[in-house]
Amino acid sequence: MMGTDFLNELNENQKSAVIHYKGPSLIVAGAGSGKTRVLTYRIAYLLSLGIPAHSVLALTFTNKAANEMKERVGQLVGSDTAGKLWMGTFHGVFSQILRKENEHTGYPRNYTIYDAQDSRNVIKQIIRDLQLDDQLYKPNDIQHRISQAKNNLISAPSYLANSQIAAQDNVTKRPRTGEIYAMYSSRCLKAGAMDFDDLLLNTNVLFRDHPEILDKYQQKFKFILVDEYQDTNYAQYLIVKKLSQIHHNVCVVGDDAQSIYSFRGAKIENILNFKNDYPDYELFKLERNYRSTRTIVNAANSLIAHNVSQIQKNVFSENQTGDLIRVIHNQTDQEEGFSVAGKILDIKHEKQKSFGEIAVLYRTNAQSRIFEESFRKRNIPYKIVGGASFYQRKEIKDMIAYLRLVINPHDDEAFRRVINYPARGIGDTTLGHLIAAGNAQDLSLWQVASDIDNKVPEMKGPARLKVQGFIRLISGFSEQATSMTAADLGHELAQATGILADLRSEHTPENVNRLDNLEELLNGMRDFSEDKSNESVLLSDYLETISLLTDADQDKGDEKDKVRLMTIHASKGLEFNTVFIVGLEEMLFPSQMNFSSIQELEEERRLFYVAMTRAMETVFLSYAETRYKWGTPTQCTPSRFLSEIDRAYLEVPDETEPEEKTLLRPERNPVKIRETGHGRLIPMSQAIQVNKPIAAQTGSFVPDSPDSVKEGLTIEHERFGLGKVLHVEGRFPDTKATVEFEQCGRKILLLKFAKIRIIS
DNA sequence: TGTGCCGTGATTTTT
DNA sequence: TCACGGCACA
Repeated sequence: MMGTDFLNELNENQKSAVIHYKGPSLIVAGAGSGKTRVLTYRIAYLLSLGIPAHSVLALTFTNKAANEMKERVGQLVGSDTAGKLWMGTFHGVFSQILRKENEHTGYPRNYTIYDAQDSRNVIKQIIRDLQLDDQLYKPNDIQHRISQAKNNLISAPSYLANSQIAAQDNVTKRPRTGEIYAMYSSRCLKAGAMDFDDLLLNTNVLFRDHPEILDKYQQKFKFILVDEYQDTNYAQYLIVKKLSQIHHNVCVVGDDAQSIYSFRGAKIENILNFKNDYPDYELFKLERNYRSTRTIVNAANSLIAHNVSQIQKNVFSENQTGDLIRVIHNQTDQEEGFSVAGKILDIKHEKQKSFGEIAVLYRTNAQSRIFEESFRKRNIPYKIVGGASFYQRKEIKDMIAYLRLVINPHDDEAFRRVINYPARGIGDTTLGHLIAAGNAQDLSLWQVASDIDNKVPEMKGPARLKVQGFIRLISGFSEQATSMTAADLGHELAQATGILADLRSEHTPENVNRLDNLEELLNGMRDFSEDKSNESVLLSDYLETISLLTDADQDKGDEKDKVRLMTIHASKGLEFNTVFIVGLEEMLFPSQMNFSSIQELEEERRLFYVAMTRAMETVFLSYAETRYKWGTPTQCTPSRFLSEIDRAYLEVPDETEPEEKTLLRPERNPVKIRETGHGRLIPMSQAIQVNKPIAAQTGSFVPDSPDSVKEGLTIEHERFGLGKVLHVEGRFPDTKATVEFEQCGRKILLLKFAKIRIIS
């Protein structure tokens, strides 16, 4: 048995969270409190007790987190042992199980995983096929609705059978959503494809319908650990609950204050209600923050205190007090770009910080541009983290579509993508014939294309020959898929399909870049095939790993010393010496989309909390008075979050004009029209568009006036659907209504923002 | 089969 | 403003 000396590296709370390994435990871990450390040590501790690695299941949300943990456990117990752990993302682990148990799922072992774009394409096509108006049936909305249904384990048949859901879809004027859902599911099944949500949904279906298989995994996983538990959705929650039913050794780690993914179906209630599911649970709180200065921790605490629903905890720091948080006031968004650039150069010189220790965090991706421009002008090296990832690029997606088709020829999305790329004379007409035949006969495109004589008799001559040539090309590779390594196959495929020739045919800078990317992909396949730790180096295994990868582009060496630009969402789990949080204006942060209910505002506030707690030493908060939105300069009010931070931790600019003394008590009403002039930098000639009340901005939805909302009425909310008003309180303009929505449950709405129509 | 123009719409997005 | 998708035309 290995030693447990490593326990000495933990504080008392961390240690007890590690060594109480039996039974259910909830570890509430504040920001920067050593959460990953506790998880890894707990796993190492389990192993030191002689518990076999293959009976430990550790689930994370990102590949990055999983890899990091794997590595750190490996350092403690050796990488051989660590390699035997079941450690990965929810999607990764259960996609493997679905492959292994494919006989019971109805899907092929080599099923494809559709990414978000694939599934949106399928939905678009269905909407077209049903001849529905895509203004009403917006593919994005439908996709989101289907996704939410799946996250809540509502399959297409139960969706169609549910009268409440039908009522909601009637309210939104989209009564055929269920039909689209059903067609979407059957098309995915026909193509042998699952989307991300299916991986979790089908795991639940598998466990529900096959108790013997559930039992097998219940027995197998004697210890289950879940990271970022506050971000689990219902489907994930239920998987964990079921799997832990026999041994009850489930340990979840999370921080309710950092739950920022409810728009993706995450249920903060999962962590808040842990005690209901596991009454005999032990609670551990990690409250000491090792990352940030006292000022930062206290300021963040004072902010998050404005949230009502949270687990009581006292996060504290024993680091230095540190500098006050500085607020930067700008006239315009352009000026914001310049002041941040200037401050970065100051910090670099005065505090001897490198660029790589500095991050700029914003609410929306669109904000990055202004910083890119100002950084370029001042020669500040920067790197945008997130955004369009490597695997989203056209040339990469094309290549991967070929790989997918070789492994699973029924993958219709891949088929459509590459049948005429590079151009081989198979145009829309030909493809249209294939699609029509496939839909009519309920066959995949591959099935009809490989038997044109019988399945598409109307297709003749050259088109027929071209399609047959394509089929031969792919099936030739399919036959070799189990005998060649992924790398060899990839290289030959890139040649034989003509992708390489196409990219080399024209020496535009764009093509050169694409060729580089393709080469990088092929190199990646080479690395994969030569990686000794892989059990198998076949193409199917390669695809499995990359289809669940997003931003695997880990920092390369030459990118170390660059300022990081990213959304706050992307910054979760990271830390930087100095953090700039920018665009702190009402309607931007908090986002105008999340204005109408207290719950949504609380999530925005948690987002701000996450942003602040990324910083070790220094935080800057910045906002602008006017900002270009959709091409027009828009008047902005400072974010309410600025005024929610305890003033004692803030340093506010003193060059303010009298009017700005009100900064920390901002006018809450964004409708306020500010007088221009006063010698401001904003030219009078520029038409300043003042934020209009939201009601006036929305198209078809005509809301009623908020003061007519009364208890007992049935109302319709633009996004939440139908609901009953339970309670109204407060005086205008802060009137709040508690509403029980049929779909979304109880919400507290701020009537001045909510888009509501009275039904009865 | 490829190009160019017009209209639209525009958060966040671990997988 | 800008980026993307759909459609019309050559």
